[in-house]
Amino acid sequence: MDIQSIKVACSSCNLRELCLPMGLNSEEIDKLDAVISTRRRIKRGAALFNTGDKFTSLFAVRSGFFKTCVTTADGRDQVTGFQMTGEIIGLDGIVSDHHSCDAIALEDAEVCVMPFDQVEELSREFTTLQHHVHKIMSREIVRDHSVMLLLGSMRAEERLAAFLLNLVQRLHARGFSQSELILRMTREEIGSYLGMKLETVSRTFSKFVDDGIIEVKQRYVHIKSTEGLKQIVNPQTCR
Amino acid sequence: MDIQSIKVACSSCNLRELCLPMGLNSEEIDKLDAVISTRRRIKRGAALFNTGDKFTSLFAVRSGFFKTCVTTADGRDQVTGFQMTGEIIGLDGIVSDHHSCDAIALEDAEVCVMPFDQVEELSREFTTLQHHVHKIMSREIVRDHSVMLLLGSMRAEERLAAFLLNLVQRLHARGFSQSELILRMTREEIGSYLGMKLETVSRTFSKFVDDGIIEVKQRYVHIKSTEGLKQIVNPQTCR
DNA sequence: CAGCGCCTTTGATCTTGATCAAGGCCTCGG
DNA sequence: CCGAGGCCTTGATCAAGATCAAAGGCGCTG
Repeated sequence: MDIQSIKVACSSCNLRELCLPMGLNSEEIDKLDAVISTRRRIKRGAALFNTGDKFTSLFAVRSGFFKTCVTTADGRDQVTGFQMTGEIIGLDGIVSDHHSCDAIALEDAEVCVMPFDQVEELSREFTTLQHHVHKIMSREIVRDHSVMLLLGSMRAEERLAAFLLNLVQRLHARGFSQSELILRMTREEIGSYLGMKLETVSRTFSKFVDDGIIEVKQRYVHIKSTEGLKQIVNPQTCR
Repeated sequence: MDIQSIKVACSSCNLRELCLPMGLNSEEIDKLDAVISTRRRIKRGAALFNTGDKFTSLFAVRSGFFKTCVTTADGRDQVTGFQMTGEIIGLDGIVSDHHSCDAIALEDAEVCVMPFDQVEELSREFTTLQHHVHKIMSREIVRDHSVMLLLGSMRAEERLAAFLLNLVQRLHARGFSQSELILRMTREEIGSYLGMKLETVSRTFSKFVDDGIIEVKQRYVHIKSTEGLKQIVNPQTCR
C-alpha cells in the first residue's frame, strides 16, 4: 500500500496560499493540521482512486500532476480535468459516497489526505473554512461550465489555444514561467479533454508553430505570442 | 419588481422530497422555514439573474422551467443546463460573490429565495443540512462531468438520445409520464446545450421518428421505445 | 380573422475534423 | 549499445455535421 504515516502540517506548507487552508488564521490552521494527518504517494500511471471506490476523503495535490476521467459502459472515456499542485480532487464522490471518476497520476505525485467527515466537522466550527469549502466546489462548477462552453461552441484551434492559456496561467500562479511549460499529458489525453482526436491535436500544434505563435519540442512548449493565442480564442472582439 | 413577500413554508411544500430540505427532521424544517421567507415570480423569457449580478441567494425552482447559459466575449453562448421543479440554481455565484451565468425562465416560473449566508449559518447548526448542501454541489459537479462526456465523445444521435432519456427520467421522478413530454425549450436551445446546430437537432428528431423510436409534434414528444434510445446512447454494450 | 414573426423542417452543398495509414523519434530496459 | 514499444507527426481520404437557402406551420396580437 502507498499510504504513508508521515506527519504533515498545513502550518508549515508553502502551498498554504493555494490550497484548502487559504485565508484561515493560525488557530484554525492548527486545527486543520490535526485533520490532515497523512500524505499518500502515487506512482506515475497509478490511480489515486477509481470509479466506484468508496468516498472518504478529499485530496489536495502536494506535488505532481493528475487527470480525472469518466468512462462509459462501452469503454469510451473522457478526461474531465487536469489537476496540479494545490488543487483539490475528489469532490465528485460526496453525492453518492462513491467516486464517479478515476483520478490518475500523470507523474509521481504526493497528496494530502483530508477525511471528509472531519472537514465537515471543522467547517461547522469555523465559518472561514466552511465558506472556503463552498468556494472550492463552486469554483469547480464554474470551471466545468467553461469547459462545456469550450466543448460545445469552439473550434479545434480555439480549444487548444484556450487550453494552453489556461494551463500556463495556472502554472504562472504557482511561480512558473508565463511563456514556457512542459506538458505532463499525451496528445491523446489533451484530445480527450478537448473533444478532439490526437491527430487533430498534433496538427493544430503544428499549425500554431507554422504561424509563429508557439514553439514545440515534444512535451516542451514555448508560447511566443500570448496575444496570438488570445486572438484565436476570441476571433475579433472588435465590432 | 417581481419580489413577493409571500409567506412560504417548506414544511407544507409538496416538493420537500426533491428540494433542499430533503431528509431534514421537523425541527430542522421549522428553522429552514424561517430562512426561506420569500418567493419570487419570473415571467417567461425574464432573467432570474444575469452574469455579473451580485450573488446573495440560492434559488429552488418551485414551478416552471429554467435554462442557465454562459456567454463569451464575442457573443457566442452555451446553455449549461435546464432546471426543473425542485432543482437548485445559483451555485455558480458562490466562488466570486457574483454570478457567472444567466438564468432565464423558459416559462412563467416561481422560485424560493434562500439567502446563502443564512443557509451557511444553519448548515453549521445542522449536520444534515450541511451534508445535503454538499451533496447538491457535488451532484452538480458529477452532472457537469457527464455533460462533458456527452459533448466530448458522443455523436449527434447519441447526444440527443441521452438528452431525451435524461429529461424524461427527471420528469418521471416528479410524477410525470415515462414516455411523454413537452419540451420547454427551442431546438436552438437544445442544440446549444448539446453542442450542435438547430438544423441538426431537427434532422436528428426526424431520423428518430423515421426509425419509429419516437413521435414528435412540435414541442410534444412521445417516446415509443426507451430501449431504442438506450441502444443509441450505448452502441452495443455487448462484448 | 388576418398578418406577422418566430420556430421548425427539409434540401443542397461545403468544411472541419475523423479515420486510415505510414514512418520517425525518443526513451527505457536488456 | 541496441532493439522494442510508446508517442508523435504528417499525408490522403472520408463523413458527420455546419452552413446556406427556402418554405411551411403555429401562435400571438392588433
